[in-house]
Amino acid sequence: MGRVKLQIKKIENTTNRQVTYSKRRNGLIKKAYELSILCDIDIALLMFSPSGRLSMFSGNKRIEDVLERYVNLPEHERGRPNTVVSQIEDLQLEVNKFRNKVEELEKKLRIFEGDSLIITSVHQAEYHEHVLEEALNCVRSRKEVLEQQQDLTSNSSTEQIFCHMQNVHSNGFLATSPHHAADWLSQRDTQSDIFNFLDLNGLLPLRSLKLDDI
Amino acid sequence: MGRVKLQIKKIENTTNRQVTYSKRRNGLIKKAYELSILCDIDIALLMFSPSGRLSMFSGNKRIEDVLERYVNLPEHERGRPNTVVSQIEDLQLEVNKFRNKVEELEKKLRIFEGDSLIITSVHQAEYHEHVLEEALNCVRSRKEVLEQQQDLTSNSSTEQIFCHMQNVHSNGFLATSPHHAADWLSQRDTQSDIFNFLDLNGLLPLRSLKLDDI
DNA sequence: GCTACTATCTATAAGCT
DNA sequence: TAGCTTATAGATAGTAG
Repeated sequence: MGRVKLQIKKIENTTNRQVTYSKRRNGLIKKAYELSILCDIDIALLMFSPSGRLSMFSGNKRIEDVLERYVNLPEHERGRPNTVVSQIEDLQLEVNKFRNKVEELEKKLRIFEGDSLIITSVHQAEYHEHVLEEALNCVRSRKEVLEQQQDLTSNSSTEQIFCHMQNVHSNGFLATSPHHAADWLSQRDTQSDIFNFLDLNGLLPLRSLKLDDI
Repeated sequence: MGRVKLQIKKIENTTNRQVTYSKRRNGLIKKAYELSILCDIDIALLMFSPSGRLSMFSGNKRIEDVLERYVNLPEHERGRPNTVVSQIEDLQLEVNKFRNKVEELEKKLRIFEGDSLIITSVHQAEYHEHVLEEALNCVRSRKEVLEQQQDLTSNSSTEQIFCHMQNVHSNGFLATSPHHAADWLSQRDTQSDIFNFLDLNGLLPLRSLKLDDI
């Protein structure tokens, strides 16, 4: 629709391409406008000019509303997977995962914080008793060490304490003695295996400490 | 461009509107196609027919890529806030919140599961000792009850146990005695207040049991 | 909802300012 | 770079199937 018939292929002359873009973009927007009024429809038109500038059109609705209507369409009506929606769904799944994790951890904590009613068998009770006794031993040993430190205020060396239940490392330990640290690491893996075994077989009422997180 | 000039206003005749939509939609898509080729640009066109069916066009890029290019534009270039992006950001924040919560709970659990090194003062140690002792008392009382139940296999009544640290209710209790349940609830609020007070003032080394969650 | 026809209206390519 | 002009290609309203 001009003086000559135009081949539909990329216009190589940059200036010409820009001019044609400008003219046809306006024509397209005009047609989109007419369609939206005549037929009373939702429409969204996005164009990026050869130089990257955005032009857009939407009818009575905001362009976001039209895009939202599009992304909320079931996949078979849209004809393609929706990356934005699936990203949101992935995040929602992650939120749910964490929500469950928090619930699980709070349930575990309840045992220690006084609610013994979730124990339903003597066997379970004995296990919890054992775990609590060990933890108590650790805390009492720790208290002794701290009391000694309090008394000997001039002593600046770092004290170490190992619990009966599991040898807990300190960062200080690792920092000052790489060699001992290696010993600890190999030992740690064995301990870790034991705990994982107990845990997987339901012998630990509470999931064993995740050593890797320390 | 037809036998008569058409007023640009909604076509009231439904059939006519549908027909016009169909024709003009094709025309619009053709023009969009030509523009995308001639000027080598990104373009996205979304239309919902009067009956709600989606038609769309995009050039060489997938329509999602064009929409993504749009939503990733800085707000001042887009001219409006981006609801999709902010929804994703909100979810990301929630994930982070939960991640922190999990970390916090795991840290608390560590105390009980043997790692006493996070205790740094005698005062703290005494508090943890006290909490563990109370929990141990609860578990031991619970064990006794369960042992009795094991012995009296013919006894079908539900046994109740209350810990020293906090009176924990059981679902059985609430189910069989609404009146006592009310007593418990009023008592529970007081307990809750005490624990919240202790917790807020740093007197509890571990966040008190969330009673509302029971 | 789609195709075909065709008179008529519209968009626009090229050229000019 | 942006508008204007104009000849012409293209789109489409009305109609029928």
